Amino acid sequence: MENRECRRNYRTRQQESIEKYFRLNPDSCVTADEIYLYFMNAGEKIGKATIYRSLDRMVESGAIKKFLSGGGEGATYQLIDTGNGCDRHFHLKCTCCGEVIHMDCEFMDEFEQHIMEHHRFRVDNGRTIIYGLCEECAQVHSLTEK
Amino acid sequence: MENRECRRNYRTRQQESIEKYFRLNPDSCVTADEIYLYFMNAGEKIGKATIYRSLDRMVESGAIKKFLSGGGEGATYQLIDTGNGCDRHFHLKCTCCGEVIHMDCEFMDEFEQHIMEHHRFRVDNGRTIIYGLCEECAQVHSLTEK
DNA sequence: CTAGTTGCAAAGAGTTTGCATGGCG
DNA sequence: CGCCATGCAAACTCTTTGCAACTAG
Repeated sequence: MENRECRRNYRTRQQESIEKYFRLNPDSCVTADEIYLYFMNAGEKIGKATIYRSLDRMVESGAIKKFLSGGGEGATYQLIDTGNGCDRHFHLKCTCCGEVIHMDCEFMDEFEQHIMEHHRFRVDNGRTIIYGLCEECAQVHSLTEK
Repeated sequence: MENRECRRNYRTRQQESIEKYFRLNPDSCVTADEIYLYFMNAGEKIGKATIYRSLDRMVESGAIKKFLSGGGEGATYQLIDTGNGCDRHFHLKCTCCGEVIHMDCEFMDEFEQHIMEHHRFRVDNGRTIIYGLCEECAQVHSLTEK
């Protein structure tokens, strides 16, 4: 955890803005592009390359988490809130409407425990997305089922 | 299971070659590019667009499964062996070495049940991939953990 | 002053699409 | 013959890289 690298990290306006964005939106899963547009709309332009590089730095430092957004559209980034974070719970994503349910539930500890013990596999909650249908879409589907 | 669509699917050389490839390599997880190169090296050229379109068709028909390859480099495709029920069980994919564990386990019924009851969400086992680290990679990681 | 950071544009990887041609049924 | 499949190249999306200019420390 100590700085084993001599590399100094400068505090720049852009870097701080991005960090601040995550602090203000602790639950949002965003793509690099969404961050780009967010600042663009806010009148603060930050180059895309800068955003990618800043996010990389933050991922490396462990401040945020990067994961594949299921559909394959682009990676999404999310704050790792060690208090009550998305690094611990699972995400259920409806393949129909796209809704994402954050599943903060004790049962998942049991789930991980089971997989660890019986399948010798350490689940990465932050990266895993469980696909399926939310209640509403499931109803519609069951009617129009082909 | 009957042909409910009027859409005729022609049997073409390319389509058959790709299907045959999966039958001969039931366990391999391959990218579209790897399939392309495979046939290229075998002296049978198949256009990349054709490969993507064929794979799409096979995914849609449920013959194969499409995975996002953890690292985000490119999707991989794998045969769904209906005998072993890959459509029913979960898949654990190691984001480090790429290994895929087929998790055929009663516990998962409980898992689905829980999610259905408590989170009102119908899990799609065939589409869901659980990412994490297999035992070996987890050990290596814990040693080099920064 | 020095080294990390930024922005732009160009390069890359992976995938999709338009369109004319080819081939199954 | 009609219609789906194929091939090629161009288009597209997301991400990375090269390089000169900039700036925090």
